[in-house]
Amino acid sequence: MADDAVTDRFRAWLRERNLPVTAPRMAIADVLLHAERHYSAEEIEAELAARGTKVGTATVYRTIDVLVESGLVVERDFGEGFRRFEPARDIPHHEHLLCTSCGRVEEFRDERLERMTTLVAESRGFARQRHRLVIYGVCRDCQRGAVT
Amino acid sequence: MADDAVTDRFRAWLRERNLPVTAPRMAIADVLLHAERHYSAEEIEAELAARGTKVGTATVYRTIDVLVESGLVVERDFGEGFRRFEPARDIPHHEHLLCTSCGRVEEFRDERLERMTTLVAESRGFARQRHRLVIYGVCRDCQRGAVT
DNA sequence: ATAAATGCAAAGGGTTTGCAAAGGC
DNA sequence: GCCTTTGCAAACCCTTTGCATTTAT
Repeated sequence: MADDAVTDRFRAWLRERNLPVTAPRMAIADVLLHAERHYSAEEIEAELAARGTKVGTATVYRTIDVLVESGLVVERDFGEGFRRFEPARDIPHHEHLLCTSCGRVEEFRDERLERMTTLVAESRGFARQRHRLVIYGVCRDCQRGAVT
Repeated sequence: MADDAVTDRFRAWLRERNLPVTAPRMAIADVLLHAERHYSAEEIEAELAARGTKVGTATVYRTIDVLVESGLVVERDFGEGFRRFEPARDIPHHEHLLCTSCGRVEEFRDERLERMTTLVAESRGFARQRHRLVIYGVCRDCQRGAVT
């Protein structure tokens, strides 16, 4: 299951650079590139362990670095004290909505935000590189008193 | 220099709760409540050391907690791997512009953002609590090739 | 006198690094 | 075979905690 379109792109990226295509690397890529949610490094390791593939923590972090460098994965920081990662989809940029009760993360886009941040940066003499917006709130389910 | 309007408010807050007004506490409050920039815990400790007042790291963190609890200081997370703190001014809410080259932080307000984030949250069924926007870029000085 | 704060050092969580062994090309 | 990656453990950074001692009230 580690040889479809997405993982192939990673394999190709490695090959182009004459970097070894190893089993741990592809296993990590398989998890992360197909992720439907935002994984932490620890969760990736746990997911692999659950699949019977044990990889060292250092390798997980080092492979994430490679994946980020390849542009196939992007890093997120929701202020939880650790980082999360998600596959870089075709969405040019999106913001996050985080439930402070259950931790669920939803995504949304807003074109205006892109323009606004560029304008604000320019008005201050900054060359804008990127921005990060996280809205914290309580999701519908948690408002109903469910979930932890 | 630790007995002006701001530090007095902290002193009063402590007294109301029968909490000891100690020298280390007031020294930390003096630095943080008059800060013109966003201090990290380490920087506060260094600033105090530079003033000849040595306080333990744990005390810095514990006092910051108290200051945050008092509402006189607010915590910021710019994704640097550590937290920064600033005095809670009268500004209801403001966003941050961070220079990725020299680390300088500028602030700005944008009323629209408040409304926008509320609308987005509601449209997803979230009860909005707060939001955090950081724009990353390179400041004018750093664009000129100066600074590190 | 009493309750709380201090300092130190040790522990903690997330992440990185050094190095010998393993593995891709 | 050469060069990179791996795994492990130790180191790292920021932050918290345990505990005996000092301090404010």
